[in-house]
Amino acid sequence: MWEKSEDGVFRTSCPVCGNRLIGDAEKGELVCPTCGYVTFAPADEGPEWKAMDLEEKNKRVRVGSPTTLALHDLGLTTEISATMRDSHGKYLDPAMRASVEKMKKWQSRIRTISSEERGLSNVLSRISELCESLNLPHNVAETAAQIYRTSARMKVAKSKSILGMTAATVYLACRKCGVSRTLKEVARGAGLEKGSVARYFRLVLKDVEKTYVPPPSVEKYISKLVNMAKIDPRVEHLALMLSRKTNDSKISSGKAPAGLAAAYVYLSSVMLGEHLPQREVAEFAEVTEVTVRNRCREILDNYVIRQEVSGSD
DNA sequence: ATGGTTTTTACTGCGTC
DNA sequence: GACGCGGTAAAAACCAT
Repeated sequence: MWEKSEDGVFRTSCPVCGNRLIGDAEKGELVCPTCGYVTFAPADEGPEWKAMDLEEKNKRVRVGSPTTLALHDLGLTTEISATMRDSHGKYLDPAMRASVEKMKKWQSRIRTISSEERGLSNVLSRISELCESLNLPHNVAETAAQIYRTSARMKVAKSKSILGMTAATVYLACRKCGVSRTLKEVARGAGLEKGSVARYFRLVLKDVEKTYVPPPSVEKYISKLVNMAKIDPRVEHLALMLSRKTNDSKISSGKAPAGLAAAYVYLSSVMLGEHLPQREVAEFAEVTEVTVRNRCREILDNYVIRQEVSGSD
């Protein structure tokens, strides 16, 4: 799945739109140039040190798998071996053996002993499941896990619906990571009503994440829309340009970004002779045709769009 | 709870293929 | 006639207060 070219750049395809992801192996970040999907390069890919020379290369060996916030114990455990030998391979004497047996028993009891821990591991696995079914990158799952941890620590999650909390944390994680998934999509993935997820989301936003996290920009929505609907990239280019030239509070304030994005895509498709039906654009943006029309009207009322005929564009 | 704003629902009329 | 498009009124949803 992962290819690494000589220049140290990872390449793979975007799970959202299928386009090539490009990124920097050292930063460990992969970005989709079209829809803005961000993920991380696999952390297990070799030693984490960059060897300066051969000697150093031999010295630096990485041990263990990477820690992850998505497991309740961060993926860090120590097993007491069942072989009953010491570190030199010799068998243990009976007294030692008995005490090791005791320790093993206690270790297994302690591992997920408290109800909080058990609840945490339950929710974290649900978060992972939800992220998986929504095709979200790992960093979103990690962020969601992080959010849930702090909310659990602050007792915000106390006596709340587990499903509602997972959906809310995943949605917040999407926004923090700049991955454009709507509340609707996350709610649908969790099999919940949009309204109830919104309630939990506000709760988490108020009590856990104190600073306001802006929703994805109109441009993100445009890219997503274009990729989902498999529209000509030229349309995307023009739509992005239009949105940048006309990003005015007059037409954008208070409006659903998805509707605005749909309008830009629709206008661009008309201008380029593609002429996608409003119906289709609206459907992919999950808004109504009426909304698309209203946004279009507002854009056209406030701006004069003239087509410039030039060789490059 | 409430009021202002935005979105949706539902319906109509127009032009074109 | 079916389809895409533009518009409107009223209901519903949303959001800040």
